[in-house]
Amino acid sequence: MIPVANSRSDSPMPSLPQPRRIPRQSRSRALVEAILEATARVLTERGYAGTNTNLVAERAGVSVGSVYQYFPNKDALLTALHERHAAEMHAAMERALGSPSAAGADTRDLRSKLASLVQAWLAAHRVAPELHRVLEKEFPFFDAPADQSPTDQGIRQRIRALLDEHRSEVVPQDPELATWVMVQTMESLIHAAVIPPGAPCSAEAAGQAIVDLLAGYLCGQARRALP
Amino acid sequence: MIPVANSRSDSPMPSLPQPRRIPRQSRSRALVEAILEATARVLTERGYAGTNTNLVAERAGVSVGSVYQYFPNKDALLTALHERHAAEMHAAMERALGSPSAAGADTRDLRSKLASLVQAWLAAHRVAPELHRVLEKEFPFFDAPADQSPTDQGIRQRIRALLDEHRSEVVPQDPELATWVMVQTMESLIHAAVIPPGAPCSAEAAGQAIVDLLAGYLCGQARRALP
Amino acid sequence: MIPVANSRSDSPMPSLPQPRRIPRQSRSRALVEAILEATARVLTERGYAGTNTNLVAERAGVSVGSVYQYFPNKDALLTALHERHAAEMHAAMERALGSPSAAGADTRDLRSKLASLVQAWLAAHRVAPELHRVLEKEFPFFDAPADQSPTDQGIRQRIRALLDEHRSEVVPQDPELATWVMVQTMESLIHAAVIPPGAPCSAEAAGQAIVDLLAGYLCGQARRALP
Amino acid sequence: MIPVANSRSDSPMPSLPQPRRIPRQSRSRALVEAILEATARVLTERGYAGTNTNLVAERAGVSVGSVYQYFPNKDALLTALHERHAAEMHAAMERALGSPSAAGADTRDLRSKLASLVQAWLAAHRVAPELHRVLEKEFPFFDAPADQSPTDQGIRQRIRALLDEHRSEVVPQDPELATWVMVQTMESLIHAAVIPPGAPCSAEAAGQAIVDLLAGYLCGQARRALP
DNA sequence: TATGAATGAGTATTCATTCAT
DNA sequence: AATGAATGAATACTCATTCAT
Repeated sequence: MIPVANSRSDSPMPSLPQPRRIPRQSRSRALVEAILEATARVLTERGYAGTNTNLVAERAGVSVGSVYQYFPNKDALLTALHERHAAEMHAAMERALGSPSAAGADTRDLRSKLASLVQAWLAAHRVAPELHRVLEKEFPFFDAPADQSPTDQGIRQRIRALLDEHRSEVVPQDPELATWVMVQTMESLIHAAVIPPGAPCSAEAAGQAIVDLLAGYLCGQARRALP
Repeated sequence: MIPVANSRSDSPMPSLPQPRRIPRQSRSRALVEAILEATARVLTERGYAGTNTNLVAERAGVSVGSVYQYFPNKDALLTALHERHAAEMHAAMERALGSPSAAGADTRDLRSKLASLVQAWLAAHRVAPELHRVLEKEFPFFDAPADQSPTDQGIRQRIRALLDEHRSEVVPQDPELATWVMVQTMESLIHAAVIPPGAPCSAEAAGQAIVDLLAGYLCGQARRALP
Repeated sequence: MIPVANSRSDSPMPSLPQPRRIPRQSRSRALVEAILEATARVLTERGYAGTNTNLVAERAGVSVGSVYQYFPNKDALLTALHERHAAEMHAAMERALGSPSAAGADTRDLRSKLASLVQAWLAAHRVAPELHRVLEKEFPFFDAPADQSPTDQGIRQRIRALLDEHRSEVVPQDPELATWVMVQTMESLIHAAVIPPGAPCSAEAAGQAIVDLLAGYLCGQARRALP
Repeated sequence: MIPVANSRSDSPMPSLPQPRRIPRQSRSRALVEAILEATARVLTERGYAGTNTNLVAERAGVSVGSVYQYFPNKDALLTALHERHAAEMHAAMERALGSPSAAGADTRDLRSKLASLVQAWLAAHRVAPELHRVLEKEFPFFDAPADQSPTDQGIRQRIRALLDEHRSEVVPQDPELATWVMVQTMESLIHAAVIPPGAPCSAEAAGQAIVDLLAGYLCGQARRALP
């Protein structure tokens, strides 16, 4: 699914400046980028049903053939877009929480970290809410929706790690279950908050509510005392 | 959207055999029923993309023309199915909570009612989880997704009424926001719990977690003391 | 093609008031009339492609079945409309020229009669030009377009008779050919004059030109001296 | 409407073999040609109602998709056919009358030129009278029938120019009106003469009659003295 | 590699016509 | 006679995908 730019990698001379490959590679990259960008635009403008590969190619300034050089089929475009979105979320999470390995580096309590994460994700979604709407709501399931993408898995694991770090603060016994609740809740409520018609309040208030909801469940601390 | 079988209904004498009208009416009804049933089956088996009106007609044992006699277009089939689902949920809610007007009739606390509701909805969804998956996840948005169907609105209002009834127990200040959080959370978590791969635990445990999550948020009571 | 109202005609008692039949017959007639009226309206509003029997029935306030009771198929509706139009033209012609049998009754010269005829037909066409446009321009040919309807034949014959009456004034030798020229010319130019965008002048001026054209051909008299 | 084969045409060196482009261009051209040819055949055989794009494609030995690559919709096929016909008539007219700019080149009188034109058009129509019948009689009007195609306009203008050239011979005062009469008359009578059942005489005689008709109107000269 | 012309299976929808009531 | 629900063949048009150049 994930396009592997047909690069004949592993050249015999790794130390040299790689005279040909870099240009080629970057050209491929630019192509893939242009195609995905066009896909996002078309998807945003016309929805899933209105999106077709020929149009995407045209918008990307490329021929259809080139699209198929990098993506095996239409759905791969969407998958890649989804993947890219997941990667952005992953990056935003890393920025908000720090890496799990750097233990002790972040001494805030769970609730504070939750707040950071919700904040970061809300911000990331506000960039192109319409695109996310299509991605999340109109994206037909595929044959194997069961196991999500590696990146989605990564997000799940990072959250699981977060809960583990704060084991002492977490009330629910089953960490798997708690992780599931947290992932599902964040995903759906953040989307619901950002996608029109959205929450009946400001994004900040909605974010606050999401934090309250999760903190209440995880820490048995329903609502932080107002400062 | 909802097909109104051209029936001259509601005769004043329910005890008599109603020679002509009932057959016709029931025939229309049966047709609509068969069509929706077939739609559900096809949708379940082949997903949104694989569903087409000709196949639905064939599966329903009617002609395409008949499908179009009762439904203006393909999406109307899905809308009707969605509506029917919403109606079932509404009914399940009424059964679980009683009517809001019968004040004082139900003296249980908010958390108990939440538990009943979650229980009822989980049960209702376990009947045809695959269908619900398609309905919720693959259903493309329409032109006016902003305000949901009247039935969806009814559900929202009933929940709002529930929170109002228990005003004294509810911690969050903004009732609109609280309603929004509750509706979104229930919808997404119940679906996530039922649709494969589902929650990493039994449906009961998942239900319990959902109740904990909401009760914690609403009542500031994270977790009921174990009995 | 022409609907023969299923009347069991020739009752044994022609002198009696015919208790049942008259109502029935007039009812049939009214029905046929309503259907044709509806056809004309629909045809005018939506053109040939947009006209369908179900819509015609609805507009006529009748069931489709009834339409098929009186007209064997869709094209029969158009044929009947065409026939009706031809009959109107025939009548207008009779009024303008008088009956051919009443020889000597009309002592005007050929040109004067031509002028009357053109005048009468132009007037008749100005009533519903849009309908005529559809009837003449959008009306697909049928299997047997070769020989026109009896009424069309009648018109041809009356014109032939007119030329015969004025044999002495008519220059062209071949009366068949002269008739053909006259019929074709009148038909096409009158339609062209009336149907938008029509002639680049008033209908009167166009009528005058048509008379000039025909009189010039038939009588060798290109243009009447201005009075 | 007219398909513009996406060709980068007109290389600067017409004498060279033009290795790549010509093949492509000519392939497109051949395709368009084949499609139009097939359309004409189908139209002739089955009439407008019986003509459908799939059949046209099949007859042309191409896929439906290719038809839609070059023609936006079904009606465009007919429009193109009509346009082609108009172009042929235009060319025939040029051949018969010479270019209007080459003043003095053609010293014949108006009647002679009329005769040439009628002759040329009759000949051009005798090639595929059935096709012309469909094209002229069954061709449904479109949204903008008001102003005809540029080619049709060209024909109108050339005739207007002809009348202007012979201003001194022309009797009718209003040149616009005279042009209108001439165009309408030629069009309808030539078609009527050629399309079965046609005129009640030879095409030559019919042509003669058309010339008489028009010359009588335009020149006040009803009939040329027999030689 | 890139191109984009060509393919053709697939699909929503229409509508003339029938026939049981 | 009248009804109008049911039929289903027919059809315009789309678009993912391929492959010769």
